[in-house]
Amino acid sequence: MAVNNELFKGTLQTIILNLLSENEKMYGYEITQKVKSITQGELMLKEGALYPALHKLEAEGLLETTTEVVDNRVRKYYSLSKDGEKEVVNKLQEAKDFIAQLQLLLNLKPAI
Amino acid sequence: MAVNNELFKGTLQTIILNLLSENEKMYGYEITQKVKSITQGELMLKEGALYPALHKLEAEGLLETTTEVVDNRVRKYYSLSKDGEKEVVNKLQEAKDFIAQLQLLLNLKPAI
DNA sequence: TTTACATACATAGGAAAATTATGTATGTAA
DNA sequence: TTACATACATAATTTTCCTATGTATGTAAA
Repeated sequence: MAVNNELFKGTLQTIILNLLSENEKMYGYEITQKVKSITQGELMLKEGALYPALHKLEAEGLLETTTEVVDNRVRKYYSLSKDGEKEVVNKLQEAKDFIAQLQLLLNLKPAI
Repeated sequence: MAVNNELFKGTLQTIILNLLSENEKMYGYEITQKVKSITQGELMLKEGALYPALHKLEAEGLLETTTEVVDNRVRKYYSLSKDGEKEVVNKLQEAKDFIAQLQLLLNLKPAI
């Protein structure tokens, strides 16, 4: 019963930034599990998509990292930088506009 | 004030099919103008995206075409095939699910 | 004990979709 | 005659994501 992942193209950065705006710090695997639980298993965030996206956001200065070792396993924690905190506001507004426009285009405006 | 087109990736087929489910028949340029007017100029559908998408949907048997000459210009009208009529229902449901999941992931659930 | 699965990171190769740029052609308004 | 609108189309490139693969540890089941 998974959703059509095709439609989520372009939304990954916004999803990551928003999760980090709510959670102080998160590591990659944790993000995949969070997305899975929020969508009740419908959206499976793939590692091949997540890690490159995290690296890109870090390279752009939107994310900062710290590394911890837990149970002999390395965890790389990501958190929003100052710039990241600003950008997440923009991204969320863009997402709101996008949803509104898409609902207009598809006649999906929820009944008042 | 255009929206971030990045987010619309993956939604083009659904938008086209839905417009054709509401309009009997439309030609390419008309679709670009319709999208522009519905979104009040925020989403500009590019020809380089639209025409390949139309050709693909036709190749998949979801669209049928007829050609007319108006004012010495050729117009290629597209309309939904039987399969297209079925597929638009699926695509719209997928879009609804997508929006619901995205709102969940971004905490954008409209207040009740 | 060894197999499978979960945790945790990462990257290479390829596919799909869109953008940019370009091309053809006609009609109209400045 | 220049610019813009109408109307189609495609080639080259970019972006984004998925699939597949790789490394490594811990735990539960068979």
